[in-house]
Amino acid sequence: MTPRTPRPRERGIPEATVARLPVYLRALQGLNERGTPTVSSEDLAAVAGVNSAKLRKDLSHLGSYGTRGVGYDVDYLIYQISRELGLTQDWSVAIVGIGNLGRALANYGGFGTRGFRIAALLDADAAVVGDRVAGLAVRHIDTLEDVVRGEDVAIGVIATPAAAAQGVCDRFVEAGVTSVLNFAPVVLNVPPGVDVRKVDLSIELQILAFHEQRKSDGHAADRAERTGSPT
Amino acid sequence: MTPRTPRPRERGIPEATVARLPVYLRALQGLNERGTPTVSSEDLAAVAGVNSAKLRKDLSHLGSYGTRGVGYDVDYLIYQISRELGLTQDWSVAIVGIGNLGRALANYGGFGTRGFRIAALLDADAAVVGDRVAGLAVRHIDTLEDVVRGEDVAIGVIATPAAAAQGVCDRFVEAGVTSVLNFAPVVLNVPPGVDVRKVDLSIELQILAFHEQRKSDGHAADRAERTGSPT
DNA sequence: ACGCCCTTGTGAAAGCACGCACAAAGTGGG
DNA sequence: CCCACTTTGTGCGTGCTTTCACAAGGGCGT
Repeated sequence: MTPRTPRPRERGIPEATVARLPVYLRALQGLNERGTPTVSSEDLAAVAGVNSAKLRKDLSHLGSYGTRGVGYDVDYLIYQISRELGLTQDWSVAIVGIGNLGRALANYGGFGTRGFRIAALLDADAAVVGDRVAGLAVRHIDTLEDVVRGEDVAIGVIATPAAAAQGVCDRFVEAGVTSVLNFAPVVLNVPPGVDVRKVDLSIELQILAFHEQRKSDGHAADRAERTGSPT
Repeated sequence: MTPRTPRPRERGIPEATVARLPVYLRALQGLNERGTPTVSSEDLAAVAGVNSAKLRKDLSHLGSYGTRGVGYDVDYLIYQISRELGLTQDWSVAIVGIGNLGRALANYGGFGTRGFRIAALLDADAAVVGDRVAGLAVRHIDTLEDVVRGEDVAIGVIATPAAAAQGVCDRFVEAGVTSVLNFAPVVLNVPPGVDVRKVDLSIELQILAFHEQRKSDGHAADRAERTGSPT
């Protein structure tokens, strides 16, 4: 039985690598638009803002698509990364919560690059339902299940207030959505098999504040140590 | 080096921990609003969506603020985490790019929780300058340097089109900003000492698409293998 | 005052991720 | 045809993260 299973590229790509592939892809598309036919790991790494060894290792997880002494063919690599990320097919996306953020997302044309299609915009507010945003009419949240099933929505985007997020998420999951992108500042609870990624402005700001504080009081002031360590 | 650094709580908090502190903080504030006086690591971990051992280790980096047999005092822990994150002081934030996204950010009232103050909204488009958004008048981008110095802006938020992002970033840095939150889909280049965090919709979607693809073709169809691996 | 029970704080182990440095592999010139 | 040069792909050491498992510590009932 298959004497040698020459699995040069095992079906297990590290999560850290997956998170960087979109960055490489975008960098490559930029090079492509400028007519660059091939690129070395060194150059691509510079554009993508990573270490070249890391880039090579990341790409090696997809297979051996480079040519030693030359570099990588830009077009081919774009294709390979796109395929690996699942962008050679279109994914239907539904956005719930058409407030400021929801509108911004809907108008964020060309979702990165093709690969995604906004199937529907949903909101609970009757005053918003019917509005045309980014060429689509906003539908009532009650149609969520119909939309998900009818449009074969794979990815649900939650841009509602925090209080409504879990409820919307539950309905998405119940209707068969298995990937959720959450912009609401809450930790969503989902059953196994459902992926959730979150984008959270205040968390990012707080992380920056932490480092900023380090820089200012780094060694200078305070050390207030009112932490209760009287020693 | 120095295999035994008996410094119980060195002033070096792991980055992974820093990234989770805001989540704990939010969870604690939720408990606080519901009047919960104390919470065990087990319960808090459940609300925050993490493993309880991880939570305890994270908190241990700040000091020993728990009581064995009881748990953590919610108020006290909120205070300690806030202080560690630098939220006991207010940070001035300037937002550049008052399009759909910029408006959404500006209106995202109570940035998570206090600790941040929107010092100014800036845009390059004369048609937008002068608009009132979230109670502030949009100012022209040319005033960026004045705003940063005058309002002592510590954190710059970039919500411009990709093409303008690096230029705005350079101006921020030049004016003395050392923390940048970037929503534009480009890799920003900054000198050492400046922190950049990015929030990128399309990257998140692409990561979800990757996993989604794994689920669908996981074991079922295709195995198209047009990857050019003829065994 | 004593002892039981609960929960924290933390060694230690396992797993990942990163980056160096180099052998392998392919190109182009002579 | 051979050699020198370029760049990929990767083995390996290092450090960070996560998780387990448990001793130490503290409260509460009797």
